[in-house]
Amino acid sequence: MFSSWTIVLIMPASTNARARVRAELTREIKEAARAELALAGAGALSLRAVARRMDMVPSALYRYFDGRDALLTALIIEAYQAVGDAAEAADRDAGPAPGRRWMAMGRAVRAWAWDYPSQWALIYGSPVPGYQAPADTLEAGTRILRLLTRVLVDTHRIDRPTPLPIAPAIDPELHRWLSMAQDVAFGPMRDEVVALGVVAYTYLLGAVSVELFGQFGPDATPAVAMFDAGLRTTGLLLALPGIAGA
Amino acid sequence: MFSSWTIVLIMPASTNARARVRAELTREIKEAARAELALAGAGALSLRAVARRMDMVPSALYRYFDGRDALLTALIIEAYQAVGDAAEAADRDAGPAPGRRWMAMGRAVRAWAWDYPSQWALIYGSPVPGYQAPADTLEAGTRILRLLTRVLVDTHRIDRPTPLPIAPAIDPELHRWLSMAQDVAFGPMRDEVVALGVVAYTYLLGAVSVELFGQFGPDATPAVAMFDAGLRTTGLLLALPGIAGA
DNA sequence: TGTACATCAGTGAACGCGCGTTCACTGATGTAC
DNA sequence: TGTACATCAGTGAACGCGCGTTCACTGATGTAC
Repeated sequence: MFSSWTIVLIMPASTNARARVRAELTREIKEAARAELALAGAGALSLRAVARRMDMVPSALYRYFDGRDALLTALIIEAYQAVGDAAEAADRDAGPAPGRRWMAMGRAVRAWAWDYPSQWALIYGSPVPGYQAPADTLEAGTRILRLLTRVLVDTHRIDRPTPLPIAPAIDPELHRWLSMAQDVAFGPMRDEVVALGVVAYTYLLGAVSVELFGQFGPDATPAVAMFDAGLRTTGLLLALPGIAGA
Repeated sequence: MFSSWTIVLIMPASTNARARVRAELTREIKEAARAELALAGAGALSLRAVARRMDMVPSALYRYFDGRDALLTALIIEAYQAVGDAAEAADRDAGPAPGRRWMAMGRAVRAWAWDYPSQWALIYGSPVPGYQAPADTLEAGTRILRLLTRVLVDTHRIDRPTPLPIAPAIDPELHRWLSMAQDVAFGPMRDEVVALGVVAYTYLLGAVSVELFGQFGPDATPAVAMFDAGLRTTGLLLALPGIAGA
C-alpha cells in the first residue's frame, strides 16, 4: 500500500486516468507474480499463470513487462527494497546504542524473511538458473550491508579505535579483498573491523536462510532464542556498545 | 568412481550380470541427472532430459526410479554423503588439534561446494517447490553437524570446562531449544558450547552459500582469505586449541 | 546339457497438460485543432 | 464544444516447443527342471 501511494504522489498533476490505471495495474501484476512465486518458486514463475490470476490473456502482460525476465527483475529489486526498508525502520526505532541497533535490524530482517519466504529465497536463495541479474539489482542488494556500516562507523571510527575481543589476523591477500569491500559498502575503517563486519553480515544472512530453508531439520521449531543468541554473539564480536542487554 | 567400486564390492558373489548392469546404469542415470541439475536447477530437473542424455526413452527410467521425486531424493542423499565424506576426510588428515580440524573441514566443505555448486544448491539452497524430502535424507543432513561435535567434544568435556572468550547468555527458552539440538547432534556439553557450536555451523553454511550464490556482488572475487578469516574467528569463539596458526 | 518358462529392460505411441512469445486485430481513451 | 486522428490496452489464435507418466509390446537374459 505504501508503494502505491508513493507512485501516486510522485506523478505530475497532469497525469491522466490512463496512466494512473496503468500504474495500478503494474502494481497488481507484480502482486500476482509474488503470489505465484510463493507457489512455484522463482525458476518456475510462469507468465501465463500470472495472467490467469489477473484474468487477462498472457500476451496482455507484454504491455507492462518485456517478458518473464523483466518481471523477475522488478520483483528482485522490490524485494531488496522491502527488506532494506524493514531493516532501516527497525534501526531508526532502536535508539542510538549500536548494540541495540544491530539486534533490531537483524530481528527485522529475520521477521521479514518469515513473512515473505519466497521473496527471501528469490534474493538470498540459490540463483535462478538461466536468469542473469542486470546491474539495477546490485545497488539495491547492498543496502543491508551499508546499513551495518552505519551502525559500525561510530563505534569504530578510524581515529578512535575501540578494542575488539577477537581480532582476526590480516594477511596481504585478505587486506586486498577487504579494500574492495570497503569501496563498495564500508567506509574508512580498520581492516579488522571490516573483516568482522563481513563475518557479521554473512552470519546474519546465513542464520536466516539456514533456519528458513529448514536445514536444522524439518521438525526443528523456529528458534527466535537461538537466532537472538547468535546475533548477540556477533554484536559482542564487533564490540558494539549496549549489546549485552539488547 | 569411488561409489561405483563400493557398489561392486558389496554385492554378493552370486550376483549375475543383469544385476551388475543394473547397478551400473543406476549410477549412470544419477550421473546424467547431476549434469542436468547443473544446467536447469533442481526445480526444473527433467526426466526426459536425463533420458535424452542416456540415449534412452523416458519411460525406461521408470525401471530404475519411481519418478522424478525419487530421483531427486537419491541425488540429495548422495550429495549429503559426498560433502560429508569430503569433510570427514579433511578432518582425518588434519592431525589432532581441534583448531586445525575445524579449519580443515570448513575449507573442505567450501571446496566441495565450489566443485559441485548445483549439488550444494540442491541440499543447502532454497527448497525445491513442491518437493517434500522423505525421512531418509535427514540422517544424511546432520553429518557435518555431528562432525563438528566430534571436534568440540574433547575441548569442551562437561567435566573439564574450557573458558570461552564470549559466552552468550542462556535463558530458559534457549535452553529448551539447545536441549533438542543436543539430542539430535551434540553430546553432553554445556549450553554455551552447544549454542556457539550452532553459531559456528550456521556461519559455515552461510559463508559458503553467500559467497557461492554471489551475494557479495557479481564482480566480487572468490575470497578464500576472507572465508578463512571468518572460519578462524568462529574457531577462536569456540576456544579451539591450535586455531591461531591454522 | 537342453529345453520351457519366467523375469526383466527397453521401446514407441499416446494422453493431457504446460510454457513464452509473436502477430494482426478491435475498441476504447486521450489529444490537437 | 465538436470532430478527426493518434495512441494505447487487451484479445484470440497460433507457433513450436516442453513436460511426467501410462501402457501394451518385443526381445533378450536368467532359472528350474
